Amino acid sequence: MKNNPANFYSHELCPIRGILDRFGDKWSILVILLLGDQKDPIRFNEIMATIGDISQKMLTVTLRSLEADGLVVRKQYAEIPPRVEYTITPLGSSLLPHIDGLAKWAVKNQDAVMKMRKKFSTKRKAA
Amino acid sequence: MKNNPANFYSHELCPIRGILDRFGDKWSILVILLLGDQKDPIRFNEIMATIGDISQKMLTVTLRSLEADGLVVRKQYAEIPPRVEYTITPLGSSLLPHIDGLAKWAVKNQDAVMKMRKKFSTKRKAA
DNA sequence: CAGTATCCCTTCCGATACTG
DNA sequence: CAGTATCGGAAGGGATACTG
Repeated sequence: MKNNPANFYSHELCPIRGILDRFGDKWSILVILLLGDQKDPIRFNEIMATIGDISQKMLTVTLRSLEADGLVVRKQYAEIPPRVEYTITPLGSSLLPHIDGLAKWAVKNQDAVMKMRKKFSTKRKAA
Repeated sequence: MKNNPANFYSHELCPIRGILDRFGDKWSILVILLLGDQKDPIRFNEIMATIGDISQKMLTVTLRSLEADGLVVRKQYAEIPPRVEYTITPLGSSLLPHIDGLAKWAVKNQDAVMKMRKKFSTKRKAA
């Protein structure tokens, strides 16, 4: 990201926003990480159960948007009861190391961040 | 992120959410990238001008939360008119490569994603 | 210059009920 | 089982006016 032309960040030029805004919701990153961890396709209800506190609605919405971006494949079987399986795509996998890096950073630095937050809030109260 | 104990993603255990939720807003990632690119401290209004379409309110809020997390330092000079300068911290810098990776991914794959989105939306209308 | 404070609209998202 | 539809509260965030 170094050495950009004059204003990389501006509204008109920024190539990042349209893509990354998509991950700025509550669940996308988590779902991608989870799908990236699977060696086999995983079913809708399995994902729900694994995350635990995601609503059916939000899981549907999240998976649809990931599917629309080409990060996830949805495969539906004509059975009764229905079975739907989700898999990460190569494009999704190529994203994985980066959010994995983010996640690892979060794990490694969570204590530091929490400490800073606490310190900051007490300092603010004093002022 | 491989080889986690049974349920890394669940509500109670996930160490990621409390940290990464913070970057799930509209501006944090962009501001960190921008600050990471500076070799000198940068002033409030410079940041505003560089981004272009961020409101004063949201820039303040964003910088405060980054400061609270220890990712950014705010230095205020007792002058009139006031001068306030922002710098990224070592902790913030340690995060930089990861969101830089994300940003680079976004740049590289934006065409692919856009194409997938278009394809998906037409396919959906057909159904 | 670098903020606060307020208003208000929009989007997010959970809860619930219903369906092929 | 894997959704869809609808409602309503909560949070996000822009516009504007004001201030040390």
